[in-house]
Amino acid sequence: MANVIDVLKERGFIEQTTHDRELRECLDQGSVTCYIGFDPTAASLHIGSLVPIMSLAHMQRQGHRPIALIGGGTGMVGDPSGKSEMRQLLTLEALGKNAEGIKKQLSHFLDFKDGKALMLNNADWLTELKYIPFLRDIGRHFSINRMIKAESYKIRLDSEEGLTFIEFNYMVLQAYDFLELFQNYDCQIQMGGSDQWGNIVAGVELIRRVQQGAAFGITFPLITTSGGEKMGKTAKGAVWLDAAKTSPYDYYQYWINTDDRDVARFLALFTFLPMDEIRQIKQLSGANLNTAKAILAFEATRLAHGNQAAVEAHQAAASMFGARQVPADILPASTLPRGNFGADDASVPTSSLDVQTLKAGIPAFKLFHQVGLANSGGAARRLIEQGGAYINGTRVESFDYQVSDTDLDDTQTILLRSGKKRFHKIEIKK
RNA sequence: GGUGGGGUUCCCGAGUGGUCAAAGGGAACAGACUGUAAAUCUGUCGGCGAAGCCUUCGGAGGUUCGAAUCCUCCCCCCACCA
Repeated sequence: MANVIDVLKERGFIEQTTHDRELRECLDQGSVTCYIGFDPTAASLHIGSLVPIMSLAHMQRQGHRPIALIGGGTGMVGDPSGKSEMRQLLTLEALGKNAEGIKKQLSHFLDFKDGKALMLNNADWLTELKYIPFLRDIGRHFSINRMIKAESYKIRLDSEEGLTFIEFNYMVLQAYDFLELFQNYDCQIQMGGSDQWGNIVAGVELIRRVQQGAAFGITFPLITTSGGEKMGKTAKGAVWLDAAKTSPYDYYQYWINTDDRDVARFLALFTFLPMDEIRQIKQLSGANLNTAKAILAFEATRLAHGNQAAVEAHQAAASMFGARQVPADILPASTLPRGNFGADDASVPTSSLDVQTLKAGIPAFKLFHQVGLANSGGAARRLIEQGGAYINGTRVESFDYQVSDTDLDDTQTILLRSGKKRFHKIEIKK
């Protein structure tokens, strides 16, 4: 079996590692346990966490044992790494609730059956710590002189806001986590974003000092889009993995709007499609490249939301934007339906209107505002005045056009569209 | 605790009595061009069924015909000193 380092490296997951050679040897010798920490700052993970999640999944596929560590304890402290301001501290209850949601999502990507992957919460040991013994046993291994030179503190040390003592402790706690996992779960590798390098190295060194043990660190590059944006950030906020916060339809749409330049890179990072197929798509251009995006969107949606939801999102897209055949020779390993399938718009955002209201007629701008395609009546007026509003595919000519039951199409729905990409379906409530 | 500097519309940031719904930039949205991409050009970008009205410049009061701009008190942030 290939060394997982090669797999990860080939797919673009690795920024740097500690002890390169030893690490490889360690992984060649059999199943190794590795961990990544997840901050329970929200009840859902978002696309920004996908790189860590996928890397754990790759670990598992290569026969290693991943641990997802929920930062229930460290979440009460707040990691200052690379952050320009102090994070809001969360209560214990909020953190517990968030951990629940995260657990659910991770299980889509990792198999937790039979201890093949573990989910732990560092609150279990961190909240039990006694201050003085901790300082004496752990704190003594940390040099302030070194810590203040760490990149992770640099921004804050140089900033106007400064660094508080509680945040300064974060690195020590994270290092302690690693030691704890090393001692109790035989965990030898910690992975994380490149901003975690300092924290990870601190853990590696602590283990070497306290236990004379072999521990390693791997960091991921910060993935940005070619447009220079962070992954998963849109004007409306983060793209969540929770279907209740970001619908599978919107999730699919996020991926299909990927920049041309990012398609191959993202296929490697965010799908499990074989690399030799992914390399092929670098040759593609124009409309064919666009179909590769459909596959990226489909595969990514399938991983996060399951096959059914992915098929629906794909069909809805076909129904809204026009069905396009995906040639069989593009990324053949993908299970995306390539033949003719009924265009089905089931997963398009929908709301309902009762018959009376519709019969009476409702001004177009009000309707667009109501369903959320415009943020205010004024915005809706502007949208229409600028020719960006459509009903059933026809441009709305005046903002006070009365929408009524005569606008129902043969499926008894009205399809509203704002600009090129935003759709909303109206159904009739009888 | 002392001294000084700040808090402006989604973000950055101008504005120091009327010409301010508030310059400029970014983001965002729409149009054209396209491939649900990028780039570019154009337009829009507080709310309200137009004119006009209403709400906004950390908070509360006050001066004034008129305040983001002046005064008072309060809250918050930052720097230096302690």
